[in-house]
Amino acid sequence: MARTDQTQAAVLGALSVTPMSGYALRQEIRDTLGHFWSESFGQIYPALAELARHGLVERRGGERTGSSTFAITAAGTARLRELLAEPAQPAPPRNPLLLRLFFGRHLGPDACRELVQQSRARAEDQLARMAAVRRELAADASSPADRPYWLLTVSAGEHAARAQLAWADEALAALADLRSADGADRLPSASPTPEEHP
Amino acid sequence: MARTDQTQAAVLGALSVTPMSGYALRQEIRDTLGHFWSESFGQIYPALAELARHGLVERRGGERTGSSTFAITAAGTARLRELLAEPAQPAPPRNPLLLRLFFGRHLGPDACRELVQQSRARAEDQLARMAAVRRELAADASSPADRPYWLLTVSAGEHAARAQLAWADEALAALADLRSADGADRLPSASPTPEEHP
DNA sequence: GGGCACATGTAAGCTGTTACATGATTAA
DNA sequence: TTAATCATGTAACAGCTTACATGTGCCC
Repeated sequence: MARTDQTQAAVLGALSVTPMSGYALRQEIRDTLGHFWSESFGQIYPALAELARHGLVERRGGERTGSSTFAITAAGTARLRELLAEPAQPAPPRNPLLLRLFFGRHLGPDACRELVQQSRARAEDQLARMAAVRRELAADASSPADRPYWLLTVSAGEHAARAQLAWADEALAALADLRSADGADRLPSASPTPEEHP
Repeated sequence: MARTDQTQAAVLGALSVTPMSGYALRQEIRDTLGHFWSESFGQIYPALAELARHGLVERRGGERTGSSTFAITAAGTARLRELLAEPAQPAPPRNPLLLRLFFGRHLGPDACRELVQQSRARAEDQLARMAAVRRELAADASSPADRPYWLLTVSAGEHAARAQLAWADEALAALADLRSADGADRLPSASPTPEEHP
Protein backbone atom coordinates (compact mmCIF):
# COMPACT_ATOMS: atom_id res chain seq x y z
CA MET A 1 0.00 0.00 0.00
CA ALA A 2 2.63 2.50 1.02
CA ARG A 3 5.17 3.67 -1.49
CA THR A 4 7.97 1.80 0.34
CA ASP A 5 6.26 -1.41 -0.63
CA GLN A 6 6.72 -0.44 -4.25
CA THR A 7 10.42 0.08 -3.76
CA GLN A 8 10.65 -3.27 -2.04
CA ALA A 9 8.76 -4.87 -4.89
CA ALA A 10 11.15 -3.36 -7.44
CA VAL A 11 14.20 -4.49 -5.47
CA LEU A 12 12.90 -7.99 -4.80
CA GLY A 13 11.77 -8.29 -8.41
CA ALA A 14 15.17 -7.33 -9.78
CA LEU A 15 16.88 -9.76 -7.40
CA SER A 16 14.44 -12.48 -8.49
CA VAL A 17 16.07 -12.36 -11.92
CA THR A 18 19.63 -12.60 -10.64
CA PRO A 19 21.57 -11.73 -7.44
CA MET A 20 23.54 -8.50 -7.59
CA SER A 21 24.95 -5.62 -5.56
CA GLY A 22 23.01 -2.54 -4.56
CA TYR A 23 25.05 -0.56 -7.02
CA ALA A 24 24.24 -2.92 -9.87
CA LEU A 25 20.61 -2.90 -8.73
CA ARG A 26 20.40 0.80 -9.30
CA GLN A 27 21.91 0.49 -12.75
CA GLU A 28 19.55 -2.32 -13.69
CA ILE A 29 16.55 -0.31 -12.53
CA ARG A 30 17.74 2.74 -14.41
CA ASP A 31 18.63 0.90 -17.63
CA THR A 32 15.98 -1.79 -17.79
CA LEU A 33 12.98 -0.41 -15.92
CA GLY A 34 13.94 3.15 -16.76
CA HIS A 35 11.01 3.90 -19.04
CA PHE A 36 8.43 3.15 -16.38
CA TRP A 37 10.21 3.09 -13.02
CA SER A 38 12.93 4.80 -11.02
CA GLU A 39 14.71 4.37 -7.70
CA SER A 40 17.58 6.32 -6.19
CA PHE A 41 20.40 5.16 -3.92
CA GLY A 42 18.64 6.82 -1.02
CA GLN A 43 15.77 4.39 -1.53
CA ILE A 44 17.63 1.25 -2.51
CA TYR A 45 20.08 0.86 0.34
CA PRO A 46 17.60 1.39 3.18
CA ALA A 47 15.23 -0.98 1.39
CA LEU A 48 17.95 -3.63 1.11
CA ALA A 49 18.82 -3.24 4.82
CA GLU A 50 15.16 -3.57 5.75
CA LEU A 51 14.69 -6.61 3.55
CA ALA A 52 17.83 -8.26 4.95
CA ARG A 53 16.59 -7.63 8.51
CA HIS A 54 13.44 -9.59 7.70
CA GLY A 55 15.31 -12.39 5.97
CA LEU A 56 13.80 -11.59 2.57
CA VAL A 57 17.20 -11.05 0.98
CA GLU A 58 20.58 -12.47 1.92
CA ARG A 59 23.92 -10.74 1.72
CA ARG A 60 26.66 -12.82 0.16
CA GLY A 61 30.37 -12.14 -0.21
CA GLY A 62 32.28 -9.16 1.20
CA GLU A 63 30.47 -7.73 4.18
CA ARG A 64 32.17 -4.38 3.83
CA THR A 65 32.71 -3.11 0.35
CA GLY A 66 33.82 -4.85 -2.82
CA SER A 67 32.10 -7.81 -4.35
CA SER A 68 29.09 -8.23 -2.11
CA THR A 69 25.85 -9.34 -3.67
CA PHE A 70 22.30 -9.61 -2.41
CA ALA A 71 20.21 -12.65 -3.23
CA ILE A 72 16.49 -13.14 -2.77
CA THR A 73 15.41 -15.86 -0.32
CA ALA A 74 12.40 -18.17 -0.47
CA ALA A 75 10.61 -15.91 1.99
CA GLY A 76 11.57 -12.99 -0.23
CA THR A 77 9.99 -14.63 -3.26
CA ALA A 78 6.79 -15.18 -1.32
CA ARG A 79 6.81 -11.56 -0.20
CA LEU A 80 7.35 -10.42 -3.78
CA ARG A 81 4.25 -12.31 -4.85
CA GLU A 82 2.27 -10.63 -2.08
CA LEU A 83 3.50 -7.18 -3.02
CA LEU A 84 2.78 -7.66 -6.70
CA ALA A 85 -0.73 -8.87 -5.91
CA GLU A 86 -1.57 -5.62 -4.13
CA PRO A 87 -3.71 -3.22 -6.16
CA ALA A 88 -1.73 -1.00 -8.50
CA GLN A 89 -2.87 2.51 -7.67
CA PRO A 90 -1.81 4.95 -10.35
CA ALA A 91 0.03 7.99 -8.99
CA PRO A 92 -1.60 11.41 -9.35
CA PRO A 93 -0.61 12.75 -12.78
CA ARG A 94 1.86 15.62 -13.10
CA ASN A 95 2.67 16.56 -16.64
CA PRO A 96 4.57 19.87 -16.68
CA LEU A 97 4.38 20.08 -20.48
CA LEU A 98 0.59 19.92 -20.54
CA LEU A 99 0.39 22.38 -17.64
CA ARG A 100 2.36 24.87 -19.74
CA LEU A 101 0.28 24.23 -22.83
CA PHE A 102 -2.99 24.61 -20.96
CA PHE A 103 -1.91 28.10 -19.96
CA GLY A 104 -0.16 28.51 -23.30
CA ARG A 105 -1.97 31.76 -24.05
CA HIS A 106 0.53 33.42 -21.72
CA LEU A 107 3.48 31.85 -23.51
CA GLY A 108 2.35 32.32 -27.09
CA PRO A 109 2.27 29.83 -29.98
CA ASP A 110 5.99 29.90 -30.73
CA ALA A 111 7.17 29.05 -27.23
CA CYS A 112 4.53 26.32 -27.14
CA ARG A 113 5.76 24.90 -30.42
CA GLU A 114 9.23 24.65 -28.97
CA LEU A 115 7.93 22.76 -25.95
CA VAL A 116 6.01 20.35 -28.15
CA GLN A 117 9.04 19.83 -30.35
CA GLN A 118 11.13 18.92 -27.32
CA SER A 119 8.47 16.46 -26.30
CA ARG A 120 8.47 15.01 -29.80
CA ALA A 121 12.24 14.54 -29.66
CA ARG A 122 11.96 12.73 -26.34
CA ALA A 123 9.36 10.42 -27.83
CA GLU A 124 11.66 9.57 -30.72
CA ASP A 125 14.47 8.86 -28.27
CA GLN A 126 12.22 6.55 -26.37
CA LEU A 127 11.17 4.74 -29.52
CA ALA A 128 14.84 4.20 -30.37
CA ARG A 129 15.56 2.93 -26.85
CA MET A 130 12.65 0.52 -27.07
CA ALA A 131 13.98 -0.80 -30.38
CA ALA A 132 17.39 -1.31 -28.77
CA VAL A 133 15.83 -3.21 -25.88
CA ARG A 134 13.98 -5.42 -28.36
CA ARG A 135 17.26 -6.25 -30.07
CA GLU A 136 18.92 -7.06 -26.75
CA LEU A 137 16.03 -9.28 -25.74
CA ALA A 138 16.18 -11.12 -29.06
CA ALA A 139 19.93 -11.73 -28.68
CA ASP A 140 19.84 -12.75 -25.01
CA ALA A 141 18.61 -16.29 -24.40
CA SER A 142 18.54 -16.14 -20.57
CA SER A 143 15.32 -15.82 -18.56
CA PRO A 144 12.98 -17.20 -21.23
CA ALA A 145 10.14 -17.31 -18.71
CA ASP A 146 10.42 -13.58 -18.05
CA ARG A 147 10.76 -12.53 -21.69
CA PRO A 148 7.06 -12.37 -22.68
CA TYR A 149 6.33 -10.16 -19.66
CA TRP A 150 9.24 -7.90 -20.40
CA LEU A 151 8.01 -7.53 -23.96
CA LEU A 152 4.67 -6.28 -22.68
CA THR A 153 6.38 -3.34 -21.01
CA VAL A 154 8.43 -2.62 -24.11
CA SER A 155 5.29 -2.63 -26.19
CA ALA A 156 3.65 -0.25 -23.72
CA GLY A 157 6.58 2.12 -24.11
CA GLU A 158 6.30 1.93 -27.89
CA HIS A 159 2.58 2.60 -27.95
CA ALA A 160 3.00 5.55 -25.60
CA ALA A 161 5.87 6.99 -27.61
CA ARG A 162 4.05 6.63 -30.95
CA ALA A 163 0.98 8.30 -29.47
CA GLN A 164 3.15 11.15 -28.23
CA LEU A 165 4.62 11.54 -31.72
CA ALA A 166 1.23 11.59 -33.40
CA TRP A 167 -0.12 14.09 -30.88
CA ALA A 168 2.96 16.30 -31.22
CA ASP A 169 2.56 16.52 -34.99
CA GLU A 170 -1.09 17.39 -34.64
CA ALA A 171 -0.30 19.97 -31.94
CA LEU A 172 2.45 21.55 -34.02
CA ALA A 173 0.03 21.98 -36.91
CA ALA A 174 -2.61 23.51 -34.64
CA LEU A 175 -0.07 25.89 -33.14
CA ALA A 176 1.12 26.91 -36.59
CA ASP A 177 -2.45 27.82 -37.54
CA LEU A 178 -2.78 29.70 -34.30
CA ARG A 179 0.40 31.60 -34.95
CA SER A 180 -0.66 32.82 -38.37
CA ALA A 181 -4.15 33.69 -37.15
CA ASP A 182 -2.58 35.52 -34.26
CA GLY A 183 -0.16 37.31 -36.52
CA ALA A 184 -2.98 38.32 -38.83
CA ASP A 185 -4.87 39.70 -35.86
CA ARG A 186 -2.11 41.52 -34.16
CA LEU A 187 0.20 42.49 -37.01
CA PRO A 188 -2.06 43.07 -39.99
CA SER A 189 0.56 45.19 -41.72
CA ALA A 190 3.59 43.01 -41.03
CA SER A 191 3.53 41.05 -44.28
CA PRO A 192 0.84 40.28 -46.83
CA THR A 193 0.37 36.80 -45.29
CA PRO A 194 2.58 35.03 -47.88
CA GLU A 195 0.85 31.67 -47.94
CA GLU A 196 -2.45 30.82 -46.43
CA HIS A 197 -3.31 27.21 -45.62
CA PRO A 198 -6.44 26.26 -47.49
CA MET B 1 12.70 24.80 -10.86
CA ALA B 2 11.43 23.49 -7.55
CA ARG B 3 8.11 21.73 -7.34
CA THR B 4 6.59 24.61 -5.37
CA ASP B 5 6.99 26.75 -8.44
CA GLN B 6 4.84 24.29 -10.32
CA THR B 7 2.08 24.59 -7.75
CA GLN B 8 2.31 28.36 -7.96
CA ALA B 9 2.11 28.15 -11.73
CA ALA B 10 -1.01 25.99 -11.55
CA VAL B 11 -2.66 28.31 -9.03
CA LEU B 12 -1.75 31.49 -10.88
CA GLY B 13 -2.79 29.92 -14.15
CA ALA B 14 -6.21 28.94 -12.86
CA LEU B 15 -6.72 32.40 -11.37
CA SER B 16 -5.70 33.95 -14.71
CA VAL B 17 -8.87 32.48 -16.18
CA THR B 18 -11.16 33.78 -13.46
CA PRO B 19 -10.95 34.75 -9.76
CA MET B 20 -12.16 32.14 -7.29
CA SER B 21 -11.81 30.77 -3.79
CA GLY B 22 -9.17 28.25 -2.72
CA TYR B 23 -11.90 25.67 -2.44
CA ALA B 24 -13.11 26.28 -5.98
CA LEU B 25 -9.50 26.30 -7.12
CA ARG B 26 -9.04 22.79 -5.95
CA GLN B 27 -12.21 21.66 -7.70
CA GLU B 28 -11.20 23.35 -10.94
CA ILE B 29 -7.77 21.73 -10.82
CA ARG B 30 -9.29 18.33 -10.11
CA ASP B 31 -12.03 18.58 -12.73
CA THR B 32 -10.34 20.49 -15.51
CA LEU B 33 -6.63 19.74 -15.19
CA GLY B 34 -7.35 16.38 -13.62
CA HIS B 35 -6.04 14.26 -16.47
CA PHE B 36 -2.58 15.77 -16.34
CA TRP B 37 -2.26 17.63 -13.03
CA SER B 38 -3.20 17.47 -9.36
CA GLU B 39 -2.91 19.61 -6.25
CA SER B 40 -4.20 19.01 -2.74
CA PHE B 41 -5.48 21.47 -0.14
CA GLY B 42 -2.22 21.11 1.71
CA GLN B 43 -0.50 22.61 -1.31
CA ILE B 44 -3.06 25.14 -2.45
CA TYR B 45 -3.62 27.14 0.73
CA PRO B 46 0.04 27.68 1.63
CA ALA B 47 0.68 28.58 -2.01
CA LEU B 48 -2.13 31.15 -1.94
CA ALA B 49 -0.79 32.64 1.31
CA GLU B 50 2.69 32.86 -0.15
CA LEU B 51 1.43 34.42 -3.37
CA ALA B 52 -0.68 36.94 -1.43
CA ARG B 53 2.35 37.86 0.70
CA HIS B 54 4.24 38.75 -2.48
CA GLY B 55 1.35 40.66 -3.99
CA LEU B 56 0.89 38.19 -6.83
CA VAL B 57 -2.70 37.47 -5.88
CA GLU B 58 -5.22 39.60 -4.02
CA ARG B 59 -7.83 38.45 -1.56
CA ARG B 60 -11.25 39.92 -2.12
CA GLY B 61 -14.43 39.69 -0.08
CA GLY B 62 -14.79 37.96 3.27
CA GLU B 63 -11.46 37.81 5.07
CA ARG B 64 -12.55 34.95 7.29
CA THR B 65 -14.67 32.29 5.73
CA GLY B 66 -17.57 32.54 3.32
CA SER B 67 -17.43 34.19 -0.04
CA SER B 68 -13.79 35.18 -0.31
CA THR B 69 -12.11 34.99 -3.68
CA PHE B 70 -8.54 35.34 -4.84
CA ALA B 71 -7.70 37.33 -7.96
CA ILE B 72 -4.43 37.43 -9.86
CA THR B 73 -2.63 40.80 -9.96
CA ALA B 74 -0.57 42.33 -12.76
CA ALA B 75 2.59 41.23 -10.95
CA GLY B 76 1.06 37.78 -10.67
CA THR B 77 0.49 37.60 -14.41
CA ALA B 78 4.10 38.55 -15.01
CA ARG B 79 5.24 35.90 -12.54
CA LEU B 80 3.05 33.31 -14.25
CA ARG B 81 4.76 34.03 -17.55
CA GLU B 82 8.15 33.56 -15.89
CA LEU B 83 7.14 30.28 -14.30
CA LEU B 84 5.68 28.89 -17.52
CA ALA B 85 8.85 29.81 -19.39
CA GLU B 86 10.98 27.67 -17.09
CA PRO B 87 12.05 24.35 -18.59
CA ALA B 88 9.47 21.60 -18.17
CA GLN B 89 11.39 18.74 -16.60
CA PRO B 90 9.45 15.51 -16.79
CA ALA B 91 9.10 13.75 -13.43
CA PRO B 92 10.77 10.34 -12.99
CA PRO B 93 8.29 7.73 -14.24
CA ARG B 94 6.45 5.46 -11.80
CA ASN B 95 4.00 3.09 -13.41
CA PRO B 96 2.87 0.46 -10.89
CA LEU B 97 1.02 -1.50 -13.58
CA LEU B 98 4.10 -1.97 -15.73
CA LEU B 99 6.17 -2.81 -12.64
CA ARG B 100 3.77 -5.65 -11.92
CA LEU B 101 3.75 -6.83 -15.51
CA PHE B 102 7.52 -6.79 -15.77
CA PHE B 103 7.67 -9.23 -12.88
CA GLY B 104 4.48 -10.87 -14.12
CA ARG B 105 6.03 -14.33 -14.10
CA HIS B 106 5.45 -14.34 -10.35
CA LEU B 107 1.81 -13.37 -10.75
CA GLY B 108 0.91 -15.61 -13.67
CA PRO B 109 -0.93 -14.75 -16.89
CA ASP B 110 -4.42 -14.62 -15.39
CA ALA B 111 -3.64 -12.09 -12.68
CA CYS B 112 -1.78 -10.05 -15.29
CA ARG B 113 -4.77 -10.13 -17.62
CA GLU B 114 -6.91 -8.74 -14.84
CA LEU B 115 -4.48 -5.87 -14.29
CA VAL B 116 -4.43 -5.07 -17.99
CA GLN B 117 -8.20 -5.18 -18.15
CA GLN B 118 -8.45 -2.67 -15.31
CA SER B 119 -6.02 -0.44 -17.16
CA ARG B 120 -8.13 -0.80 -20.29
CA ALA B 121 -11.24 0.22 -18.40
CA ARG B 122 -9.48 3.30 -17.02
CA ALA B 123 -8.46 4.25 -20.55
CA GLU B 124 -12.05 3.99 -21.74
CA ASP B 125 -13.16 6.15 -18.83
CA GLN B 126 -10.61 8.73 -19.77
CA LEU B 127 -11.71 8.70 -23.38
CA ALA B 128 -15.28 9.32 -22.27
CA ARG B 129 -14.19 12.15 -19.98
CA MET B 130 -12.24 13.75 -22.81
CA ALA B 131 -15.32 13.55 -25.03
CA ALA B 132 -17.36 15.24 -22.30
CA VAL B 133 -14.78 18.00 -21.98
CA ARG B 134 -14.90 18.52 -25.74
CA ARG B 135 -18.66 18.92 -25.57
CA GLU B 136 -18.38 21.40 -22.71
CA LEU B 137 -15.78 23.41 -24.58
CA ALA B 138 -17.94 23.48 -27.70
CA ALA B 139 -20.94 24.74 -25.69
CA ASP B 140 -19.05 27.31 -23.60
CA ALA B 141 -18.23 30.51 -25.45
CA SER B 142 -16.10 32.13 -22.72
CA SER B 143 -12.30 32.32 -22.87
CA PRO B 144 -12.01 31.97 -26.66
CA ALA B 145 -8.29 32.83 -26.47
CA ASP B 146 -7.63 29.91 -24.16
CA ARG B 147 -9.70 27.36 -26.05
CA PRO B 148 -7.14 26.23 -28.67
CA TYR B 149 -4.59 25.59 -25.91
CA TRP B 150 -7.08 23.67 -23.82
CA LEU B 151 -7.90 21.54 -26.84
CA LEU B 152 -4.26 20.56 -27.14
CA THR B 153 -4.33 19.00 -23.68
CA VAL B 154 -7.60 17.24 -24.44
CA SER B 155 -6.10 15.83 -27.60
CA ALA B 156 -3.07 14.65 -25.64
CA GLY B 157 -5.38 12.82 -23.25
CA GLU B 158 -7.21 11.20 -26.15
CA HIS B 159 -4.06 10.06 -27.89
CA ALA B 160 -2.70 8.62 -24.66
CA ALA B 161 -5.96 6.84 -23.86
CA ARG B 162 -6.29 5.36 -27.35
CA ALA B 163 -2.70 4.12 -27.20
CA GLN B 164 -3.42 2.53 -23.84
CA LEU B 165 -6.46 0.79 -25.33
CA ALA B 166 -4.54 -0.54 -28.31
CA TRP B 167 -1.72 -1.75 -26.11
CA ALA B 168 -4.12 -3.39 -23.67
CA ASP B 169 -5.78 -5.40 -26.43
CA GLU B 170 -2.42 -6.52 -27.73
CA ALA B 171 -1.27 -7.42 -24.23
CA LEU B 172 -4.45 -9.36 -23.49
CA ALA B 173 -3.92 -11.43 -26.63
CA ALA B 174 -0.28 -12.11 -25.74
CA LEU B 175 -1.25 -13.12 -22.20
CA ALA B 176 -3.96 -15.43 -23.53
CA ASP B 177 -1.37 -17.19 -25.69
CA LEU B 178 0.92 -17.38 -22.71
CA ARG B 179 -1.78 -18.91 -20.58
CA SER B 180 -2.51 -21.71 -22.99
CA ALA B 181 1.20 -22.37 -23.58
CA ASP B 182 1.70 -22.40 -19.83
CA GLY B 183 -1.17 -24.79 -19.34
CA ALA B 184 0.30 -27.09 -21.97
CA ASP B 185 3.65 -27.03 -20.18
CA ARG B 186 2.47 -27.52 -16.66
CA LEU B 187 -0.65 -29.60 -17.08
CA PRO B 188 0.05 -31.87 -20.04
CA SER B 189 -2.77 -34.25 -19.08
CA ALA B 190 -5.39 -31.60 -18.35
CA SER B 191 -6.80 -31.50 -21.86
CA PRO B 192 -5.48 -32.62 -25.25
CA THR B 193 -4.31 -29.08 -26.09
CA PRO B 194 -7.42 -28.17 -28.11
CA GLU B 195 -5.81 -25.68 -30.48
CA GLU B 196 -2.16 -24.93 -30.94
CA HIS B 197 -1.08 -21.62 -32.41
CA PRO B 198 1.25 -22.29 -35.34
C1' DG C 1 50.40 8.08 -8.33
C1' DG C 2 46.08 9.58 -10.20
C1' DG C 3 41.80 8.85 -11.87
C1' DC C 4 37.85 6.11 -12.60
C1' DA C 5 34.31 2.80 -11.84
C1' DC C 6 32.54 0.06 -8.14
C1' DA C 7 30.36 -0.02 -3.71
C1' DT C 8 27.79 1.27 0.72
C1' DG C 9 25.73 4.13 3.36
C1' DT C 10 23.70 8.65 5.91
C1' DA C 11 21.65 13.18 6.56
C1' DA C 12 19.31 17.18 5.18
C1' DG C 13 15.69 18.96 3.06
C1' DC C 14 11.82 19.45 -0.01
C1' DT C 15 7.31 17.88 -1.86
C1' DG C 16 3.11 16.18 -1.17
C1' DT C 17 -0.77 13.62 1.07
C1' DT C 18 -3.79 12.80 4.82
C1' DA C 19 -6.16 13.72 8.69
C1' DC C 20 -7.72 16.86 11.65
C1' DA C 21 -9.83 21.32 13.57
C1' DT C 22 -12.84 25.00 12.78
C1' DG C 23 -16.66 27.47 11.29
C1' DA C 24 -20.39 29.56 7.89
C1' DT C 25 -24.28 28.80 4.97
C1' DT C 26 -28.03 26.36 3.05
C1' DA C 27 -31.50 22.82 2.33
C1' DA C 28 -34.25 18.93 4.14
C1' DT D 1 -31.82 20.46 13.96
C1' DT D 2 -29.27 17.90 11.35
C1' DA D 3 -26.67 17.04 7.43
C1' DA D 4 -24.27 18.50 3.46
C1' DT D 5 -21.55 21.66 1.13
C1' DC D 6 -18.57 25.51 1.14
C1' DA D 7 -14.45 27.37 3.08
C1' DT D 8 -9.77 27.95 5.40
C1' DG D 9 -6.20 26.38 7.46
C1' DT D 10 -2.50 23.31 10.21
C1' DA D 11 0.21 19.39 11.70
C1' DA D 12 2.08 15.05 11.14
C1' DC D 13 4.04 12.10 8.38
C1' DA D 14 5.62 9.55 4.20
C1' DG D 15 8.36 9.47 0.06
C1' DC D 16 12.08 10.81 -2.55
C1' DT D 17 16.19 13.35 -4.21
C1' DT D 18 20.53 15.20 -3.51
C1' DA D 19 24.68 15.74 -1.62
C1' DC D 20 27.98 14.14 1.15
C1' DA D 21 31.29 10.79 3.44
C1' DT D 22 33.91 6.77 2.94
C1' DG D 23 36.46 3.21 1.03
C1' DT D 24 38.17 -0.59 -2.61
C1' DG D 25 40.18 -2.30 -6.76
C1' DC D 26 41.97 -1.66 -11.20
C1' DC D 27 44.21 0.36 -15.15
C1' DC D 28 47.12 3.75 -17.20
